[in-house]
Amino acid sequence: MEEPRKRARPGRAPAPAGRTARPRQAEVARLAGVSQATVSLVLADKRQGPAISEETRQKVLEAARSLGYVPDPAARRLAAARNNLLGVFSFTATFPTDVQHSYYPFLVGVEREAAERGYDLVLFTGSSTGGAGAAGPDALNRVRLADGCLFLGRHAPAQELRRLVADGFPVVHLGRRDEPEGLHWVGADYVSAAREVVDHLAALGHRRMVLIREDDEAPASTDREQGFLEGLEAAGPAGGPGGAVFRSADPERDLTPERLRSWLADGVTAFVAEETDTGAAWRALRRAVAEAGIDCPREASLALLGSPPADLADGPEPTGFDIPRTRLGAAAVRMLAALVAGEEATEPLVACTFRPGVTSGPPPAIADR
Amino acid sequence: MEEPRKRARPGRAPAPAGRTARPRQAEVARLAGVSQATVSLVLADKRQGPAISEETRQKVLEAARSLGYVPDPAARRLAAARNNLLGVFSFTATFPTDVQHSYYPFLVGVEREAAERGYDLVLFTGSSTGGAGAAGPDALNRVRLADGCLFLGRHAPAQELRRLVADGFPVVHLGRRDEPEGLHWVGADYVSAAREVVDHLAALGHRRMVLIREDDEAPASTDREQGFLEGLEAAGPAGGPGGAVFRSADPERDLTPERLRSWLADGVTAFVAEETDTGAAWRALRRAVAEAGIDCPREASLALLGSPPADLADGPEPTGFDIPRTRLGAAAVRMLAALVAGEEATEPLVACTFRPGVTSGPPPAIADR
DNA sequence: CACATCGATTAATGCGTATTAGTAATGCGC
DNA sequence: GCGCATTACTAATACGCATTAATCGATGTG
Repeated sequence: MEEPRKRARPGRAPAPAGRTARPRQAEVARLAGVSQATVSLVLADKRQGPAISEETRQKVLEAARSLGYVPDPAARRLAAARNNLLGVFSFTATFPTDVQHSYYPFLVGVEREAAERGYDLVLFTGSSTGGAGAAGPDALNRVRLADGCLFLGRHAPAQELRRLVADGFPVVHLGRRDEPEGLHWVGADYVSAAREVVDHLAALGHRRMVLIREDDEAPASTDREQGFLEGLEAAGPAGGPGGAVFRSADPERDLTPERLRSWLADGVTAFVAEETDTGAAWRALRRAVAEAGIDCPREASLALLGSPPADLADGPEPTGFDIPRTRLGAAAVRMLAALVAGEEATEPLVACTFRPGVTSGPPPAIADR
Repeated sequence: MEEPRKRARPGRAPAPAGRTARPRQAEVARLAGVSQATVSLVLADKRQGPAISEETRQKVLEAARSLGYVPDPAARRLAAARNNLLGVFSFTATFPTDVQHSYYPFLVGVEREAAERGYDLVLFTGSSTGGAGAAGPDALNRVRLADGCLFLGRHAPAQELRRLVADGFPVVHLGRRDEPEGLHWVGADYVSAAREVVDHLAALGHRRMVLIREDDEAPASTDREQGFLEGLEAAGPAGGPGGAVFRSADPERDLTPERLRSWLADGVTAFVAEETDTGAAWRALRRAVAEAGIDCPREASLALLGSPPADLADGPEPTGFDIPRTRLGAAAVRMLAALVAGEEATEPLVACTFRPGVTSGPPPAIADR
């Protein structure tokens, strides 16, 4: 039996040996007179695992310091089978030229929470117009380089998402979303927030109110309606049906001053608008109130289930709530971190912040008394 | 001679095997019926090196696609190749709560240019308040995971930067910086921009002007002064020294209305203020002009070498220039990409955008003529 | 027909670190 | 003085990918 001849070694070409390379654990080990494994153990500083004598520890630390050793993050992550990277994917540019439309408030929370947990962030842009990282159907696959990925915006294609989820890749969608079965998400608790607003109005004395909403089946809409109705019910009956929901595909056309007056005549004292992308409901409500010549906090109270659109931001601060975008970002990272760690998903709902505002007050019947 | 008994294998503990792990090249190889090496070759898609038959290539690509294979960045990097990842490091939060102080305008350009070139972005946050990714002296070192890294803000510690640069790691600093020898940077061309402003004033007929600046040795300040002086010289002599530089550690205190009047009496017709973090020079100038009762475009022209501070943004638009932050971000990525590719650094200076504004006009001597 | 050529593919590395089985040395109890 | 536990380390992996020498076939060549 012949010993197989030692083959020439393939593999890496020798390093150009030009610069002084960074020291490796092996060099630290040589200097300290121990093995590379020992160096690794000392520098890892774990509680568990083999014990290390104080003397050896000091020798190693001293050697590492004198050589200026710094661990190679790539090797470290390779060996640990983790990247400590969380992906952030937005189908549109993460940084659009127009700051208004950006995910900025979310990113504030995302960054903070990720840093807190020792994760770095990889930004993926689905909209990359071309370039090497082409936006083919496997664009979403690139995110697998992270340990898990956060999705912003409604535009992530369900098909690709489904695949990621099916493969057990940790995915969290920022914003409630039921589309791909089993997709994890975090979102604002619109039910509670809407209800809180109604509670506030009820506490002021309002008993009959109308919700103005667009014709939309998005959870963000139906949740608000549910909270509205719950709040009304809790306020208790006070002469007939407490409230109504006015639903229109085009509130700016359908919500006329006449209709408002008719509601007032029916004993309605407060109007609540949902917030949408366009802000149509609130804008329609404001305009109708103005055209009908209704004095806002005095003759009728108004509330907005969300924040006013940019063009109405300068007006009187509406009673309502703010969406806690920064906290949502943080919550999404928390959940994602949990999934990456193989734990259960954390609480998906984040509470909104109630905003008293100046568009609500006691109903006229009480105020005039 | 006894064959040494085969030892049990140490090394890694078996994976928890719960989720479907990310596919490796080995799995792609198995599915395609080839070796891992072949997969690597196909996916590398190099011109040189062993040839691969078209048939095999297709098999491999198909297998890779169907498994959703994505290379592990850490492994890639460790094997001395590249990642297609560019790092972005900011010592303070990249997304501060206060949008005003954010790097947003830069990031717009960074993201766009990176996407264009097929790079993804990794955000390294140096400011982790003390989480797992603690901000030890090696916090900066994490960036080595990427192929190169962009640094934002003046706070990156020179010591650590020096190390990266010395090790030949591609680094680009956004904003001119000479501190660690050999550091690459991109910055706005303040010399040309300042000169352009002076040229504009000179073209209107101004011959004597004063530059108001703070007592600062930063390149951003001295460059502006240089451009100012160059512009004056080019405008040619027109009765004695064309201009002066007024330098003060506290312009708001030292720039009095009396001094302004004295300059006017000396034939000075235009005042130029540098832009700084605080905006002190411009603010002082505006106030002194107002207090002296000088009619701005008529009796004296004003110019600002930069953009007005936020609190003066609503005032009349000053003649001057804008710092092209978005283009700076893009230029930084271009340079970084060049360095990563082993090429020479690209042009570090980016031209500013001249802003005509409404605070300058012909000098009174001409206007009254 | 033996042999050099060329093309396609694979085996066998290396990168730098983390992990763990194994080993040598020492202490302890009876 | 022998077994056994403990302590302090080290040897030998594995991680996933890129690289390159070697190999195996299929063609030409002399």
